[in-house]
Amino acid sequence: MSFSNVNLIFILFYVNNVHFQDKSASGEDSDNIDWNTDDELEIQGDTAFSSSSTLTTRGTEAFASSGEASSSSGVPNSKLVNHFVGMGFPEKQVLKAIEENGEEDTDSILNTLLTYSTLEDSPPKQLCVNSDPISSDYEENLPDDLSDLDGWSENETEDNTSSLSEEHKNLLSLESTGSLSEKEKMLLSLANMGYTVEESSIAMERCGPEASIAELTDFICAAQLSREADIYLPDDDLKPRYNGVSKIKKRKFFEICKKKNDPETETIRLPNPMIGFGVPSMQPENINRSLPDSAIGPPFFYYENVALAPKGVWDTISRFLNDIEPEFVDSKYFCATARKRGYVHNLPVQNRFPLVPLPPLTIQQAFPLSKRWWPQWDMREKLNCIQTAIGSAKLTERIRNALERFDGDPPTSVQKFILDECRKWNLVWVGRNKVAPLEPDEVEMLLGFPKNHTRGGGISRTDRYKSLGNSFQVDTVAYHLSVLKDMFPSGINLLSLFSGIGGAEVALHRLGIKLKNVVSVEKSKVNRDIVRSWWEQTNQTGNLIDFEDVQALDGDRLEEVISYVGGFDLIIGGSPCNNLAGSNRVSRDGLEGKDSSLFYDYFRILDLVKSIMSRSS
DNA sequence: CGCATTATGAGTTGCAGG
DNA sequence: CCTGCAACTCATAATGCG
Repeated sequence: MSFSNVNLIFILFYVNNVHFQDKSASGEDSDNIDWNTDDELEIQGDTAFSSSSTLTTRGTEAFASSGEASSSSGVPNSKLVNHFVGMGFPEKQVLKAIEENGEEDTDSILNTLLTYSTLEDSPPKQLCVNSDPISSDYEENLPDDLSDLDGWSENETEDNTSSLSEEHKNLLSLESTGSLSEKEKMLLSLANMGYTVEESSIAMERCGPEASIAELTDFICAAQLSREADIYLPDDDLKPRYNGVSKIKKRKFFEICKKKNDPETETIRLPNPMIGFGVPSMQPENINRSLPDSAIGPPFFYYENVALAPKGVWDTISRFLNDIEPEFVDSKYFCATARKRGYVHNLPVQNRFPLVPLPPLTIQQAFPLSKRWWPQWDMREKLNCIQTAIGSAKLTERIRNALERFDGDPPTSVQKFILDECRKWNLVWVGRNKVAPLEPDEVEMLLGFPKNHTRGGGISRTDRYKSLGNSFQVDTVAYHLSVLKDMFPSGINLLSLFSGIGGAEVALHRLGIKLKNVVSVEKSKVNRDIVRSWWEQTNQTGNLIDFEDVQALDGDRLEEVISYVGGFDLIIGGSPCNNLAGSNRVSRDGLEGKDSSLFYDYFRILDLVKSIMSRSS
């Protein structure tokens, strides 16, 4: 009786929800569709912006010392060499870069050196100490080679060792014989993470023999940052004073290492309740949000990852992202499922507004049909975090068998067992004594995506769960991004890293923020297909450009992309969490894990974009 | 090989109660 | 302060099947 009313309301609500999206899309597609734009400007994969080297901004800032001595002889200008060595580059790489680019074009030399340090997993030659001149010919193909690498779940077996440096291979062979010293083990760990043996050695030397992996990677990444900052340093006064800059940077490295060693600085605590700088129904007592000058946009940026990461991870993330205090929010304040996440961003936190229509806030509102089967002793109102795997049929069968031995309510011990399992696997009641995992379309609804967002296009059911489990909760993210609407009435240019199934794009679109140019970087092809399919179905008038590999997005390509779209207004991304998440029993290795270390690429790209944009403005 | 199915704890936090 | 307990977690790998 009252059920039918509730159901009807829900159905109306949900139809309205879907209709809302269609309406917002169809309202702007009537007269200004440019059928050719998308196809012509669409860029698939990494090769479109490849080594064409047609940058117009290049070569305008040559150093004074590089003007003379065009040096037809083979001896490089020692002043020039010292300049780059003073910035922290190994001399061997500097000599090689000069050899390849000549002494005239210092920007190209720097870009080559930057490529060495940012594209690391890479082909053999770049670290071969005894490389012959011929090997440099093949340097041209480096980015394209990288773009052919597929998937990030590769295991490092014999198949891949052919692409490793000689030093790396030596370490691997020594490892198999079990004759590695502590220092060599550390080197191997860093090499497996994609750092060069050379820069790892330097880091170990400077950070001391007892430095942890985290400290060493911090150091290496800080060194990379420093080099990039040197290259794009807008302050011309500092550029000629090589030694001065080098000293400043060196001190900065030590500060980072030192800070890391001090356990007192690892004091980031999760708020209780986990409402960040506020949710629609609640505000913290006092919001003291003060951004350091270095964090002020443009561009705005927004980084996301799991809140319950291993100790020290958020301290490191915060330290790399301008020391901004992370905003920890549980999505249970936005929808019917929990999702504890940390967000580091430089957006204003005043005058936020939620997406409409408001999603159901309880299980009962989200799944009215289940109320009929929901036992009185199951008091859950919110679901737990949606993950990438679902409960097994065997488990639901065990639960059903356990319940059918009783007429009425089971004893409390059985209740506790069932409730524990239901909470662990997010099971809902779908029949008498019957529980079941959520369906993919139900997950889509809970996370704020359009129904069937991930359906079709050749994606398997298993992969739908995986992609959804790795995604944003759209309402939560949209609440934070809502402040952009008034600031950018004509729309934004978006750089979306680790896009997944497009949570950021969907959030902005649902907010009514026009997407002018979207550069989306996502490893998984099915996910890229999902986003493009959504893009076309919502009749977007902007351009969607997608890339596959964040690690292949170097300074050159970013310059090309930025000059093409004219700068980014927002850089958004949640880097891989699988090495941080508690569900991982196998490889919860922290921020230096195989996939989660891609956080440093978010940082690298953010820093590069800021440098490029501040230089060109 | 793609896909579905299944089993596989630890790390961290919060809280009650000494 | 401490201890014990409860709760929760954007997952991985092995297996089998068509």
